[in-house]
Amino acid sequence: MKTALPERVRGVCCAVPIPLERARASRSVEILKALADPTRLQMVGILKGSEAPVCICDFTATFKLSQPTISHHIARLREAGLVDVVKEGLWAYYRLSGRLEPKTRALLDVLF
Amino acid sequence: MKTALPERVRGVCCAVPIPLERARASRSVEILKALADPTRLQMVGILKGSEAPVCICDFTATFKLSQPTISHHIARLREAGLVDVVKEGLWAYYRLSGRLEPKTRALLDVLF
DNA sequence: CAAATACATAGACAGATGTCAATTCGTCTG
DNA sequence: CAGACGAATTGACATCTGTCTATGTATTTG
Repeated sequence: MKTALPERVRGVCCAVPIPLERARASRSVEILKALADPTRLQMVGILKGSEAPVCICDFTATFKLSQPTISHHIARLREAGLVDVVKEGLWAYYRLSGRLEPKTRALLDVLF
Repeated sequence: MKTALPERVRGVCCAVPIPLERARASRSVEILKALADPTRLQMVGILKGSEAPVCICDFTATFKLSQPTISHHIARLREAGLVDVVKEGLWAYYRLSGRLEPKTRALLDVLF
């Protein structure tokens, strides 16, 4: 089928309305950036699929990465508001944040 | 309410199964990276909301960025397989790819 | 054909990102 | 308290990213 291309006049370009309000776009980008890494994406998937909070040390055992790198990735997820931490003695347990925006939950439902 | 934390034994950590197959995770990250920029996210939103293909020159008029930067962003979307280009004379028209995976469509439905 | 127009490419550069080794900080336990 | 252990922080480094200016490539039109 032929695509209907709009008529154009040389030298005349028109700004189009942007669909997302600035703050909303900003928040979306924050979340997308946090998820846009293989390790962090899998981490979030693990947390989404896990009833109980997951210990950081199990993440360290899961991925072929150094402990500081795991710690760094988890920190990024925390900064984006995607996960909560519960510290108990030596251990730090993480879980999906309980205050995820519905849109964010929907996003995770699509991804996993 | 009290969170039920798993029992732990010192020195014993367990790898957990990762939820996404490597190839699938890889593709998801590719898409997330492509969307994880305010300009590109708005571009995709515009294309999603537009019946007819959109001319690059209108994007150049829409965002406060140089023409090569717009070109660069659109190229990133193209490399991620999110958009198709139709060239007609001087102009280049872009639209959402016609072969988006259903999951990708669902992702965009959540975002916009 | 020459000038103008739309777009892409190349090169440069500052800042962000992913990774690691080394260190520090807290907490438990002998 | 001293050592061991889990986790976070720091500093370093290579790579990636977003942006720009300058240049190149097609295409249209006078």
